[in-house]
Amino acid sequence: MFKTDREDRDSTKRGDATRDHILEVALKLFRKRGFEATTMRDIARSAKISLGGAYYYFPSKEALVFAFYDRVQQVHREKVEATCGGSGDLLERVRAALVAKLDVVEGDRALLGALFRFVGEADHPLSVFGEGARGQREAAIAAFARALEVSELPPSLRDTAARALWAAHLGLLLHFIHDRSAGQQRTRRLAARIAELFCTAVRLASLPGASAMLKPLLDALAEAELIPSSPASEVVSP
Amino acid sequence: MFKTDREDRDSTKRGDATRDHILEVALKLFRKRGFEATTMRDIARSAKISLGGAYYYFPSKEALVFAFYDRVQQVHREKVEATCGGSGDLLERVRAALVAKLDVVEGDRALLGALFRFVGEADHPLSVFGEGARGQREAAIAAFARALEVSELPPSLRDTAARALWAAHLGLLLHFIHDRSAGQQRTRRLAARIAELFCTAVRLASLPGASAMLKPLLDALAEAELIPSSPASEVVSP
DNA sequence: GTCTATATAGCGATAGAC
DNA sequence: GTCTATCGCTATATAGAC
Repeated sequence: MFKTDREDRDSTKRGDATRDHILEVALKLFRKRGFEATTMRDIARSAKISLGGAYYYFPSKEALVFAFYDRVQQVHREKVEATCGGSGDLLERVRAALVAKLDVVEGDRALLGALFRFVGEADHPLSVFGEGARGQREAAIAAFARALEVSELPPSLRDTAARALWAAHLGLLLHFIHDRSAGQQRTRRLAARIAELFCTAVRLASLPGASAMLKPLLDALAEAELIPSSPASEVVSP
Repeated sequence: MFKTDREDRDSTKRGDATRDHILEVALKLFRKRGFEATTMRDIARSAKISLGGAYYYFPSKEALVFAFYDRVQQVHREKVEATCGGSGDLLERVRAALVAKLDVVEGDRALLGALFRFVGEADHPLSVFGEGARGQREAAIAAFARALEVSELPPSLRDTAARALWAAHLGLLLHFIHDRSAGQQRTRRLAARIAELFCTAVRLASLPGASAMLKPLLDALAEAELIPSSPASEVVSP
């Protein structure tokens, strides 16, 4: 009993450590030589592990990037949590949430590209919009929902708003990747603008008087069912 | 002289025919088995050409998809031209332009995914946002600009508006790819909503009175310099 | 369960002969 | 312009050590 327990814990620990080690080494190589130029053989060699061993932990090269994004997500959530404790102002919180994401991935812009590789392939397990990435997606959305907790929006709209903000943040990341301005200042300014625009929309949506003008926007968001949290019930026709 | 000319013309014609034939065969295979599952060897075999021969005409598998999109673009432009002749109503024209794109790519949703494969890789020649795809990108934007010719926007804003509409249309295409509703009716309704939303924004932007509210939107668009038409002058810092 | 070692399939892409 | 031959790669499979 004791033995088994300890063995389990030890082996689990050892497994986790190896996994972490492979990820660490892979990220180092990705940063140094880029994602494309780094091969699984390079990673295995640098991590002093066999090729099969690397694939034992990460079924594909892109899976490493998604593991990296898990870390990004965690750090981002912590940053959002910190700023949300400090401010009750919606604009400030939204802006901080967006900028925080940029801060976290700064220096890994080349890696981000791999995150979007399967964005257009509906059934791929690593598609940002797909079923396989639901967990990560919902976690990322939840971070933005946290920032929206001080908004006057009704709960139903709040969820939609968080998803819209998440979608906008994807666009922001794409802009970040392609941004060649010094320090990506352009994207940072854009983040501030998006936050302002978003808050304007939220304010208008809260005011029943001006809601007529916002109707198309709300309809569009409802129509899109922006990345529904539960699997779609409808299926493609036979 | 005559001989050379004729030889040139013949070989060019033959070359074009071969190219067309390869593309035709490739699209047929892509539609039947999907982009991923279809190999360049399959394509070469089906087209009765060697593997190297296929690569002589198309430097990569994705290049075939971009050649396909060239056709899409051309048909789309014609459709937009046709509806623009018929209607002077902005909303109608924008809606028609968006829906026309969906109509053109309907049935090739699986192919569209490959179009987004390098969306996150800044320097890749086949990135939708990159330098290599500028020609195709500008052509696609021009089609939307055509629909906006009846708007009351000042010329500077009109270009920005066309680019914004193009960007929105990219999102629409992504939604289209992932849309599992019957006949992708959801995406079609979304297209209508986007058109309404867009026209509302245009109307507000034209009214100097309400422009204060639209300020963040305009600033955001200017800030993004949504896919500038000329190469960026700024370069990454050393 | 963790990991090595090795072999293999099949792929995208390229080089160089013709 | 077309071919054959080949490269290096991702990914899988297998058999076994610990």
